Amino acid sequence: MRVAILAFPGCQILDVIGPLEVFAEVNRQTGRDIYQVEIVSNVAGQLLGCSGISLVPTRAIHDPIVKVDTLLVAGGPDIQSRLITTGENRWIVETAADARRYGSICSGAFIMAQTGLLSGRRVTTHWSKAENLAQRYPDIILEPDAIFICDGPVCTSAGVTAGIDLALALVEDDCGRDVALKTARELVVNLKRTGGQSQFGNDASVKVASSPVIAAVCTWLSEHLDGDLSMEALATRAQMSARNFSRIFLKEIGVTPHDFVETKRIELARKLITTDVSLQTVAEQSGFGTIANLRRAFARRLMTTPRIYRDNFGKGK
DNA sequence: CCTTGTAACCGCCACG
DNA sequence: ATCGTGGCGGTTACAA
Repeated sequence: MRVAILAFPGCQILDVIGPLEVFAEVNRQTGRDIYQVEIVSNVAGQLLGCSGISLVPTRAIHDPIVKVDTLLVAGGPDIQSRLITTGENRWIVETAADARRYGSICSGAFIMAQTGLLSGRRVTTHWSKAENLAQRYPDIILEPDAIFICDGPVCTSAGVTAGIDLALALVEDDCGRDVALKTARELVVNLKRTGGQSQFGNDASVKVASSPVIAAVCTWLSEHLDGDLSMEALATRAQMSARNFSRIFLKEIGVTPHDFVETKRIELARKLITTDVSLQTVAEQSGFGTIANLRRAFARRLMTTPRIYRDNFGKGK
């Protein structure tokens, strides 16, 4: 099976090499020539990546089109602002039409999106660029927390090393769990990593309300996260009925009051949990009250547990 | 795991 | 009539 990774100048080399090494490792593991991996570029000669390292592509898009089983487009720091040419568009569309599956790594989704091939598909990309992608292509069903997604023939992954996770999933589809597991072990990565990519992201941006009273409530609650932040309490503080507060808040901020409160609480809990205070203290100070509630909230928001989160991001591990 | 109480949310409608 | 408001009831998700 031919696997082609399309890369542009300024791409993140790891987007290209990560999946490529996974497929190559499968060949080594099985002693068979299951995958033929290729790097395809829009330019002839060397391909200069964003880190200053160059790759030598095996093929250029102006060469005759060959049948490809899997097509993946690599991303990079500036790839999301790159407009594709009609030639590039044609190459991608024609190659994808003949491929069993196609998709992108990281911000390569911005290239794929321009071809229209992601329309109506469930898709993910680098967490820091998810909002931008969703705004520019409203017909894409963006899942900003996923490490990778396969929706029909469309396979997309989160940033950079998530391309390795995606490639391993494709290998699992093709060759079974045993081969994928062996490959993952050889590369010293987890076959399935814990948590969604939102655990790596920044804290949610605080949207400023145009209404002073709503803004004041937001500021106040952010400083009293361990207190009673029920809708009724917040409505009282805003001197509104619960019904009206709920409605105005949603219109102003874009999320429901409870959703906003939980976001702020998660934000604080994430900070506290990387220190060495007890989980009980984290739960109390962030307003979840009990460790059980904290765990449930982490499961909902970050797809992980407080314990694992602390092990991954805490100090002194 | 299941059961049960409760809070949040939202559609609907009425009021001024 | 339009707009902002708030009460009620049903549904859902969640905490105990």
